[in-house]
Amino acid sequence: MGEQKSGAGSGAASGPASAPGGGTSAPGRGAKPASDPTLASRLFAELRAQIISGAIPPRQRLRVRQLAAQFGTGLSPVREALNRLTRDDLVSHNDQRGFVVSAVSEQDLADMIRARCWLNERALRESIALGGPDWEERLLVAFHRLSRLPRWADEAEGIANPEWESAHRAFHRALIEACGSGWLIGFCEQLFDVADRYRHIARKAAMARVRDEHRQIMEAAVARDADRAVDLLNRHFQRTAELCRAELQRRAAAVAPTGRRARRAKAVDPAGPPA
Amino acid sequence: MGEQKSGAGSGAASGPASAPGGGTSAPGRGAKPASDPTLASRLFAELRAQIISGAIPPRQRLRVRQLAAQFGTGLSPVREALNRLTRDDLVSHNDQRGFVVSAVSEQDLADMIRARCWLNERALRESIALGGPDWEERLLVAFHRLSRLPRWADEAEGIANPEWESAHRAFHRALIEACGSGWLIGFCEQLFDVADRYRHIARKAAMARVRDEHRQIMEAAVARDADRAVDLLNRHFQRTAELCRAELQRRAAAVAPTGRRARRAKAVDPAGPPA
DNA sequence: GGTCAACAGATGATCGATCATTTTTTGTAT
DNA sequence: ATACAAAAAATGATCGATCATCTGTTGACC
Repeated sequence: MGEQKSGAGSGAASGPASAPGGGTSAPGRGAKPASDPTLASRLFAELRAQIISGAIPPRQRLRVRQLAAQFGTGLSPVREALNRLTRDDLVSHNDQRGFVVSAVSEQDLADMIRARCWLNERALRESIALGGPDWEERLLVAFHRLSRLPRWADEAEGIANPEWESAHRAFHRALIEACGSGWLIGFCEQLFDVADRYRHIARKAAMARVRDEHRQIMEAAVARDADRAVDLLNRHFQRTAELCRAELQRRAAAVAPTGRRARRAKAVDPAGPPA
Repeated sequence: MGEQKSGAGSGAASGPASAPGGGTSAPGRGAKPASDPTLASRLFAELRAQIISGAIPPRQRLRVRQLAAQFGTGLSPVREALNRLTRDDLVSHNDQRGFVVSAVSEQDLADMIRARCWLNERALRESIALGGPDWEERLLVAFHRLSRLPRWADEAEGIANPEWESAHRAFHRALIEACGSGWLIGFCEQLFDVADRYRHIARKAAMARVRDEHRQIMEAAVARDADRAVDLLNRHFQRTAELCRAELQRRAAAVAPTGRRARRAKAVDPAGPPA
């Protein structure tokens, strides 16, 4: 006896797929009959991807009827998918009050990152202690696959590259895979997903902020309000500089330790970019 | 902002409740209108309790129609409850193949216990480091409540005392509550539930084994098969003795360390009774 | 003006029927 | 007897209708 853990499936998000019309277009390859999974499972995967990617923002109410209409299905599969999503704390549910995309907060972020550090530390130490040559190889492969993929599908638009996301997950998993504890791995992956969501949301917010700044500057300029326009532009440059400064500090910190031994694991600043 | 974690509710299992007729019998106390929770939530709680207590054994298939009939409800609430149960890994699900109570295995037990030790260690250390006087007090209270409750509702029959179970959970939670990480606490509680299930299952199996041994001895005696009867009886005594021996060793070990310092946390034998 | 209550619309929860797939049974040929 | 295949039964998945509850609005009253 032994099989357990249906293993949340995770991995590759399907395409947009929102339009019900879909069907027979693009017969390109053999196009296996597909649709293996049940309708509820597809909805689950789709919603999960959208929530993690930030396409559906935190606090967003998930109305069953609306989603059913949007995906062109009945109510049951939606409800089922929603229920499954609560498993990973991506969605929360209140009796008689429906489903909501879980909120994010600075507090929760700090908590989550701390837990993530703890669990991954344990898992990584065990992995290093127990992992054999095969584990090393898998890790190298995972790293290689990750490093040759472009980070963004569209850098300017901040559209993530799904393949990179997938490889990123695979890399982190490969790190801890030899720890020998399915439970621990499961927890780590759950935290990975949540961290991923924060990452995407932050990115999204940053992009939106930049766009908004551009708009404000433009408006002030068109309105011939020189003072305001200049002020906004200056702030805009400042903010950009701050981002660069943070990055430079990071690089400097990476170079400096040449003198001393670079050991000393110590707790890393949890405020840093989750990666 | 901050509310998250719908918080699995856990706690007190309602009565058998299988009969739909139920209703107005035993108006004993005020009998508040109750039924606060949604139907699905009640099924969830009931099934969860039954699975953890071992009333529904591992590998048991959970057929939607059957459960619906048993509880006198429609299919939807059952399905919903089942889906929510997969959250805690108490139930697993395969597309088109329905729900099953998660299997148990020696391997999974070892894995789970190890993870449980790791996570609780971290949580406990943090709790001790961060917990204030209020935490201490709550812990003392939790311990006191637990220690004055009878372990069994019926020792001979091995029927657990629900209040004890509840206080037990509360005690373990109180221990780590001050660790400041909701995520970590959540994981620990999930593992608590799974460990609880193992505990109950083991107890149940032990009781069944004893009963079976009695029956076999009786049958051999009635059949006038002296050799077999005596052999069975001897083994029976041996087994009982082994249980006592294990207990005595535990007590001896607890007394011995008077000489040396009793520090040295070290890894505890995971095979011991999870408590 | 503000507060509360009745109302209406929206939304969640539940039901029973129906479709699709899996599992079991039954029958037949080797 | 065994193995395979078709048919039957069981079971999971999905649907749309319906009931219950919640939310926001309107309007009377203080």
